[in-house]
Amino acid sequence: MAKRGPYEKGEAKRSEILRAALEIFATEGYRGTSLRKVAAKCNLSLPGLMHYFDSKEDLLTQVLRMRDETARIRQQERTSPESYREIIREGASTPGLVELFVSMAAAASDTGHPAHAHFAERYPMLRERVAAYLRRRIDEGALRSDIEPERLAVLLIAVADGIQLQWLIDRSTDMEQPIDDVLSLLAAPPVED
Amino acid sequence: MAKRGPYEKGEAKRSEILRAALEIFATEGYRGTSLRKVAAKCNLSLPGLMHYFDSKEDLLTQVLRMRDETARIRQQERTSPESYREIIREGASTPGLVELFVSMAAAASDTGHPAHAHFAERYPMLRERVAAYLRRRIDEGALRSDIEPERLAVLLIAVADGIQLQWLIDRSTDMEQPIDDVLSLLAAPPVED
DNA sequence: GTCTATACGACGATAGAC
DNA sequence: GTCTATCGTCGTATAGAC
Repeated sequence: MAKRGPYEKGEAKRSEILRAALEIFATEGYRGTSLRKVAAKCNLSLPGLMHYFDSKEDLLTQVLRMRDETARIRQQERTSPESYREIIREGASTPGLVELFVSMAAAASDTGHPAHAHFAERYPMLRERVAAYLRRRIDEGALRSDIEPERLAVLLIAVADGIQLQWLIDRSTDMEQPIDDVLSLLAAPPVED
Repeated sequence: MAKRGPYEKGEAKRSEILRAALEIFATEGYRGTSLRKVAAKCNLSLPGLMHYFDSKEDLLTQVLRMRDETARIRQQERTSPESYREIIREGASTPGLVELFVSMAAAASDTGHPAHAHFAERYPMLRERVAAYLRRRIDEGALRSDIEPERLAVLLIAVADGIQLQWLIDRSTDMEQPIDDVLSLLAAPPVED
């Protein structure tokens, strides 16, 4: 079973390509990674590779999609209630992949870019997840509630994305501290009765 | 006066090129802006343009430098004490230029990239300026002081950079609200005497 | 120093044979 | 589904006119 017509082998090859591309990005960075290198790693010619994707941008978009998906699954398996760090920053701490994410986000500002739809869906979804977490903490009385969770979610995601830029330039930057700082600023003031 | 040898004309042409490049980025975006287009806009051949710059990356870096410089000067002229918005986000709200900034920051993660030095100097300088502002507000008793200004500066810059990513995808994103929110979170709690 | 002409290699993309 | 061959464009390098 699991052999439905022509999709069986093609899908396997497709994800092999995506995994190969991800590995090359992680190793050699975003710049200087050509499709020919990726193709070579899969024992394929460039057109052979392009048979599976519409364009380079399409391939990169699907690499990003795959990464997001695995990160999402991995954190669903997690049971720790204090995994907000994982919720917010996707666990991306490999320079080449952070570079990929940032570069793609910039390129996706164009509505016509294949990754635009991905980011356009991703951010509201992320926002909702973070807001849900915040709402939970507020209900527990752990966080102050004078700013709406949705607005705070935008803020927290901005912190998580933005600290990556600083980290790309200076790797000694602590990527968790700013997020912790925001959350400590959000901590409900002790009730003075 | 102001004619010291061969530099007179060359420097003029150099900044004409930078201004032309900036305008094309602003108009047509970061992607799809080739050096040949920039050269054509300056009535120059490509090699003629490259006489002034070591490489494309070098040119882009100087475009960024120029932008930062003019933004810095403009805000020094400003006297309003409440111009923290200008202090933090450099007034960049043109999609193509934000895209340029973000893409360059990503590329500059490589130590060998010409823009690396620029960002490596820029962030600590920015941090210092923001920290100075925060320290002033703390001394005035307007802000709480339980987190060091330098750490808060990292946080505020992250917010400013990060919100740009969300704005690139969704132009209706309010880029000032998250910064205002952080600052309101930082507001000194009213003294309950 | 300023600039043109020409050429090179690598890239992403496409056409068409097998 | 995968190839060879080819295309146009990119950034870059060099030679040489003025």
